[in-house]
Amino acid sequence: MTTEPRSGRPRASSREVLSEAACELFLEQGYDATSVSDITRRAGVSRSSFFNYFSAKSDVLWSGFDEQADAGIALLREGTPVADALSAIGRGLAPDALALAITNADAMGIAAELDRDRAVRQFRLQREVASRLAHDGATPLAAQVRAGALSAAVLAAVWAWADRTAGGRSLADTLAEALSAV
Amino acid sequence: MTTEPRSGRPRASSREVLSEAACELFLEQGYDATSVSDITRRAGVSRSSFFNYFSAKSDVLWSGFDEQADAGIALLREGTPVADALSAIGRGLAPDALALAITNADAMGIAAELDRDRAVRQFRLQREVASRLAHDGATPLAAQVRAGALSAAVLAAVWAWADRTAGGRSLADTLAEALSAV
DNA sequence: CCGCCTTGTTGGATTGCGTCTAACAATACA
DNA sequence: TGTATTGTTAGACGCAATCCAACAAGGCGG
Repeated sequence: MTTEPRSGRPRASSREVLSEAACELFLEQGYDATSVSDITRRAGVSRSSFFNYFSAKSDVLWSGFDEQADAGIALLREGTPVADALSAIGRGLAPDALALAITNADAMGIAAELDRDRAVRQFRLQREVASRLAHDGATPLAAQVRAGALSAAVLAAVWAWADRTAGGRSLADTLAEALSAV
Repeated sequence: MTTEPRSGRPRASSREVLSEAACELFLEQGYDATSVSDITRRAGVSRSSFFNYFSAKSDVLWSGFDEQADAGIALLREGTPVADALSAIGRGLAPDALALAITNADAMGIAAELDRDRAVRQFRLQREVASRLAHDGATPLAAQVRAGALSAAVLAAVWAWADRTAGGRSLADTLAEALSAV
């Protein structure tokens, strides 16, 4: 996806490696008790490097989702129908650190943090969707409301999928159902 | 509202005083450039005291809204109809630090912070409303979606009201319109 | 083989939030 | 005049996040 550079020093780590190290530690010690230094120490890089990969400690769980959200938002801005763009977010999503954090939120002591970050992601989607709906002629207020429903549907579907206490339906199906509920 | 204690040292400040000091400084220097120490210095109390009044720097803008949200959530839990409980949030809201921050977001350099905090408040409402809707028999997914629309309506109405570039309609009217759009 | 460019890593310093604790101050009340 | 209660304060602490200058490691053209 992102173009590979032709020269320069090769990376000593990756988002995936750091993400896995972080998840292990979160399960062992909890989120709060795990410092960024802990994560980088286990991953074998320096603390400074962490912020070359993520912009914040909490982002370590969300980089997969954020990539898909970025793609979906790009589609939105290009004019793709709203429902299609939002479905695309779910299509590209794989079980990763986020899904693991959702199912093990209690063990990680991460519920509050997860709520906060989920809220931020949902609102980001809402803003983009509302902008699109308003551009398509909706009242500003109505656009916000409808966008609120749509973005809530996306995040709720992700949660239902990750935290599959009930039979493991696919994310695409769950997302389709959630969007159709709008 | 909250019962006054009969004994003990009287408070040396108040949320309002701190909130006003903070707003002044945010307008003068911007949000990021204003430290908690700056706020308490202007308000004439020590830095330690700040956290007796607010649990975080950003809460200095939201205490008015949070009070109303708490009241609305309490109504929700008591069984008040959802639309009534949400309308009540708007009924008790006065033009305060939050409204000022919304209209002067650029001058304060506070847009990102405001987005974050708005997202958190909206999601808190969404959770409570969804819980109520699910309790009333809705599918979990459908409850989340509808709650997403309703909570988005509340926050959108507050924004439209605070940022009254258009004719100054009352918050109650704006909120009623937003809720009816669901 | 040698400089050069580019990208990435590293350590160290800095700032400020948020937490905590122990000591102290001011009030009501018995 | 004590005593309980409530609030204030200074100080220290841990940690997230930013910034910077120095260094490392690759490709590439001479």
